[in-house]
Amino acid sequence: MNAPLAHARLKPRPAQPLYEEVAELLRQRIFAAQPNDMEPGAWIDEMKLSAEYGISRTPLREAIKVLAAEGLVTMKMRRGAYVTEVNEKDLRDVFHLLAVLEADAAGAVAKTATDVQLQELEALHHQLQKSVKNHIQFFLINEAFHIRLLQIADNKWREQMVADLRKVMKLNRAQSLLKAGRIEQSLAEHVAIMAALSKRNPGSAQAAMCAHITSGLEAAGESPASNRFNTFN
Amino acid sequence: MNAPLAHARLKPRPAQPLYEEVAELLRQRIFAAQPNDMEPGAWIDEMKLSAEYGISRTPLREAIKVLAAEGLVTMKMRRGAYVTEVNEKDLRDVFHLLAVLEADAAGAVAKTATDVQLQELEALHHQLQKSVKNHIQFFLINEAFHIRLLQIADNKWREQMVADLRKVMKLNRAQSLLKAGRIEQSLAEHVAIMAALSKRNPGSAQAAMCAHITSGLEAAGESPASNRFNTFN
DNA sequence: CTCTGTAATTATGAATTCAAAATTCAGTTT
DNA sequence: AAACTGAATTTTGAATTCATAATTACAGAG
Repeated sequence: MNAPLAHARLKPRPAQPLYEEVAELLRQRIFAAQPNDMEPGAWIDEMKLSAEYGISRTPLREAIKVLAAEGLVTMKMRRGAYVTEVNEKDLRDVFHLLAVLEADAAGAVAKTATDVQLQELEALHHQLQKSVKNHIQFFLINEAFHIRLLQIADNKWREQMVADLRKVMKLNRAQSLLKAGRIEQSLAEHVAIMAALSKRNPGSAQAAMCAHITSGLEAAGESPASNRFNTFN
Repeated sequence: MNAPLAHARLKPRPAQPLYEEVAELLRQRIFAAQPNDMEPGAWIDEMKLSAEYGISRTPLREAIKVLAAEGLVTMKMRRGAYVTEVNEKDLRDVFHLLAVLEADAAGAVAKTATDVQLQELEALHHQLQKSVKNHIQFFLINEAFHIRLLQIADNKWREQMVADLRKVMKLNRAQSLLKAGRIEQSLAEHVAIMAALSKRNPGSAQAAMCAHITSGLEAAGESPASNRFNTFN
C-alpha cells in the first residue's frame, strides 16, 4: 500500500515555489500574533521553524526575505530576522499612504471604469450593505471591494504597494472594525464612495476614499492624522 | 607572510550581507543594459553569474529575489528569472505613481518642514541653477534634491516606494535629459516647486511637483535614445 | 560578590551537494 | 524530409554541510 501523505501539498507538483508557500504561512502566523509566538519585535528562529515545517533553512530564509521586502520583518546583519514593530507614527504614515494611493485609485476608477465594472462594484457594495450584522463577512466583503477597486484602477504597481501597506497595517492588532459603531460609520463612508463613483466624479471619489481610510486610522489608533488628499489628476 | 587578497571585499568584515552587495551589482548591470547582457527580457543565467562573481548560487538567488521584490526582474516558476520588460503603459503607470507620491511629499514638506530644512532645499536649488551647463552635475543635484525632499517629508515607506519606482523607471532607456531644452524646462519647474515650498503652500507644491514629473514622462515618452541620466529631471 | 576575559555553544551566512523538472538533441519511424 | 519518442544534458529548487560571527557560560581576579 502507499504510504499516507502527511503533508498533502509536498507531493503533488507544487504550483508555486515552496518559499512563497512558506511566506504565506509565516504571514498568517504573524497576523495571528499569538502571545509568545511571532509577536512584533520577536526574533524569528530559523531552525525551529524549518524543523516545524519539515523543510530546510534555505527556502525558509528565502521566505523571510520576501517578508522583509514587504516590511513585515526587519533583518539585522548577523543577528537574524525580527517581526517588525510598528509604532504610532509608523501606523499613521502607512495609513496616510494608503489614503493617498487608494484615493488616487478611486479617482482613476471614477474617471475610466467601464459601466460593467461600476456595476460590479455596486454589486459588492450591496453585499456589503447586507452584511452589517456579520462582522466577519463585512470585513471580507469590504476587503474584496477595495481589492476590486484597485484592480479596476489598473496599475499593478499601485496594487502591489497597497497590498504591502495593508500587510504592515495588519501588524497592528488594534482592529478597528471591532469598535462599537465602526461598521455603521464605515458603511456610510462606503455609500459616499460608491455615490461618487456612480456619478463619475473623480474629485469626490478621491475625497470620499481619503476620508474613509483616515477614519479607519482614527478608529484603529488614537491621534488623528493630517488629512490631506491630493487634487491633481 | 599573509596571502594576497584576491577579492578585496571578501576579507574585510562585510558591513552588509553579500546578497545585498550582489543585488547592487546586478542593478548596475541591468541599468547599464549592454546590448547582449542583461537587456530587458533577457534570461538571467544563475550559474554564469555566480561563477563570474566568484560566489555560490545561494546568495545570488537571494539577490535575485530582492530584485524581484523591487520589480526589476520577474520570476517564472521552474524557468528562472528574467529582466523585467516595461512597456509604454507600465512606464506611464510608474510615472503616475511617482507624481502622486512625490507631490504628496512636497505637500508635506511645505506644511511641516523646519526653516532649516527649507534652507537646505534652497541651497540645493541654487546649486541646481548653477549647473544648467553641466548635464551630469544637473542630473546629480536634481537627484539629490528629490531624495532630500523625500527624507524631509519623513515617511520611510514612501521613501522606499519611490526608490523602487525609480529603479523600474530606470529600466526604460528612453530618457529625456539630453533633449534640447529639457534642462531649462526642468529648471523652470524646479523654480515653481521651490517657490511653493518657500511660501509653505502645500497645494501649490503638490501641483508643481506633479506637473514636474508628468513633464518628465512626456519628455521620456518618445525617443529611443540611449541615455543613462534618467532620474526624472 | 561582582566584574572581566576567555572558552564553549549557538545561529547566521554562504558553499556545496542532491533531486527533479525542463530543455535539447539524437534516433527512429512514417 | 518531417515529426514523434525518449534519452542525455542543463538548470532550477531544495537539502545539507561548512565557516565564522555572536551570544552565553564559566572561571578567576579584584
